[in-house]
Amino acid sequence: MQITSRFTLAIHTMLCIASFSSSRKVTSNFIAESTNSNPVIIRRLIGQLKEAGLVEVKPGIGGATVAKPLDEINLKDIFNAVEVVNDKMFNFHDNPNCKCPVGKNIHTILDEHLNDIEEAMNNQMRKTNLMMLLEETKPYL
Amino acid sequence: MQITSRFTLAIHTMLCIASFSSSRKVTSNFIAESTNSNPVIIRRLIGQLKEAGLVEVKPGIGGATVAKPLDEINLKDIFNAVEVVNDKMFNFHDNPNCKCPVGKNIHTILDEHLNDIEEAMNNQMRKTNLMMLLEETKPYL
DNA sequence: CCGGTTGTAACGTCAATGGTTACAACCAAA
DNA sequence: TTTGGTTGTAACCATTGACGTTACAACCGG
Repeated sequence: MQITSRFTLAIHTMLCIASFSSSRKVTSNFIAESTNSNPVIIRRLIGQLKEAGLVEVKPGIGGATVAKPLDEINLKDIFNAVEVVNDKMFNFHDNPNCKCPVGKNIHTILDEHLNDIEEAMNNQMRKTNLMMLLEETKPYL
Repeated sequence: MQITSRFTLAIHTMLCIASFSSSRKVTSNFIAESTNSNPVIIRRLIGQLKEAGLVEVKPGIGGATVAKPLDEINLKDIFNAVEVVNDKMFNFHDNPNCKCPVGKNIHTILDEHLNDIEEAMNNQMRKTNLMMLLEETKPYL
């Protein structure tokens, strides 16, 4: 099991926009070069980030900017924007046998525990925001 | 992003073995029926659980049993056994541009935070063991 | 009007998952 | 010793999703 590279790619993208949008026009091409990716990939990604209200894009002229204060954008926001978690993160096998006492109740019993796991992950994600990451980048600039 | 159904399938399998192995022979066929899956899928799964030291299987005669006290097997143990997490859970995009200050340091900066997220998830998984799950099943038996 | 950019559709490739059939190896019981 | 039920695996196949690429209409400032 692996979580898509789209997540780290999106964080990287947000950091690029946050770092450079004040001094230059940040285009999908520019970000694609920094991330060693493809302009179209980045545009699709930015499309998702835009829809989540995290960035703003100028069509035509080009260039993206961050749409919120950096300390109000955390990793969970980015995760939500770009990773499609279809309802729940944990997948269930379909139609367990109702005649088996375990199969009959597995869903009821596990759901709570799986939610707890998901929630633990979410809480930890919320603890890191873009402001913090940018601060950590500064020593290297 | 979804975590494979193999995880919940493995938990279901472990619960079946724990519940029934004292009263009947628990074969891959039996579990496949309870989980609405396929005997071969179950055998491969049990192979992984066996390798992790969680179950024992009698070849030839057939039937699986739990290899450890139930309160010493937690969800993280099962997760480790069946979900192949290739090094880290979070995938990085390859070769970010070294000439970009963000691209150059993204890995260093993010790694710690991503590890924290993974660890939060792992810790929560360790809090639930098979004994607890089995207790929760009992009211329904 | 032109050049650079975004948004998106339409493909292609690749890997992983889940499923299935088939069969050798194994072992207990008849 | 044979038989029957079982495990362990190999060999496929179908489906899905991620990622990449080309192509092109729509957009907008100079």
